[in-house]
Amino acid sequence: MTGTRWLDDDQQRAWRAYLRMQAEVAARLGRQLQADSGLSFADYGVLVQLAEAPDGRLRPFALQRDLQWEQSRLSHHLGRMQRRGLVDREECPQDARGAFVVLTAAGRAAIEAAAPAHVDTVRRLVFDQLDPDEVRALERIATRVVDGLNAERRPA
Amino acid sequence: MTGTRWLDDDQQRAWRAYLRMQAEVAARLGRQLQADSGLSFADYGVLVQLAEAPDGRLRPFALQRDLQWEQSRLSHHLGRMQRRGLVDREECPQDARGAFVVLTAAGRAAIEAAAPAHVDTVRRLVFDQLDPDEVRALERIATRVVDGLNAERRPA
DNA sequence: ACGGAATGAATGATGCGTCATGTAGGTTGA
DNA sequence: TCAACCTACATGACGCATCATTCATTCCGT
Repeated sequence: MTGTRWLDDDQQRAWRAYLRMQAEVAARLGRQLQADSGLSFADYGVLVQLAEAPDGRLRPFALQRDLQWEQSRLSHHLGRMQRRGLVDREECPQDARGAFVVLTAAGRAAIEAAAPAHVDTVRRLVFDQLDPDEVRALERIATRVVDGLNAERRPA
Repeated sequence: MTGTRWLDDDQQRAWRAYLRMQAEVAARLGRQLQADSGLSFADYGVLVQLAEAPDGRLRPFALQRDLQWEQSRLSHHLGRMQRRGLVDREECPQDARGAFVVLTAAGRAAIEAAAPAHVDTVRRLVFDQLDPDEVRALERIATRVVDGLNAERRPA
């Protein structure tokens, strides 16, 4: 190979703009959630999944699959959320290795209280800035990139 | 107000796809950098800025402006990078409160060694999946969102 | 039936990010 | 000129993310 293939100008600009958007949007959303509800963005993700699940109960490995988190991250995070009373752990009769994570009443109250302001922030920061074509383009771009990652992960 | 305005279906799908792309791309890039060069993505950003600066020297507040980091994050991070020998701190004669951060020889070597594989990973994960129109759309979307944030930060 | 491999999950160490706060030095205006 | 204020930067505490490791249980081939 005769040298590194760098990004061309369009790619360079797109990448820097993306990085800035990504960092700022994440920071804003995190701060808004923390300030208004005392939840982190990570907490929010966990609570959403549990709230959507029947009985607010999920096996950790299912949660892991949905969130695409590292197993140990999830385990640590659930531990902290449990200490704060947002979730609880139960034993799993079907598989003695396993466990259940269940949403507590406080956890459900927290997500229900947090959701409106959070959604509103997402819309204000992101979707109010984009026309419908751009929204579809964003989905298309993100889907393509994610599909590319998955193709790499498990080669044909 | 009569209730929360949720996201419509297009927005919902775009948002979930974006979140997944964001998380996965960041994770992959971080792991690649760490594995191949022992640098974090944050390290990489700092080193790029310093390498582009004359004499590899910058005032911390300038670095902060470029990276859009919190001041204390930068301070902590520079401390860790200094311990690892990637950067050094010098006093600033013009302003006794201030300081300079300077790229060490090891720091310059690290960024030069890391860049090719990193850029290659960015291209492989992102730009190889997108056609030129999508690249331009990504830049446009990101720019719009960032501009929206800035407009909020300092209202007219 | 049993030994090895795979699975579900927890833990300790360590680096990262934020908040609140501290401190020294500069700037401004009455 | 000097008090009030602002700016540049550092620090301690604490929650978060990752890696490596560990452990119990289940699965599976022989």
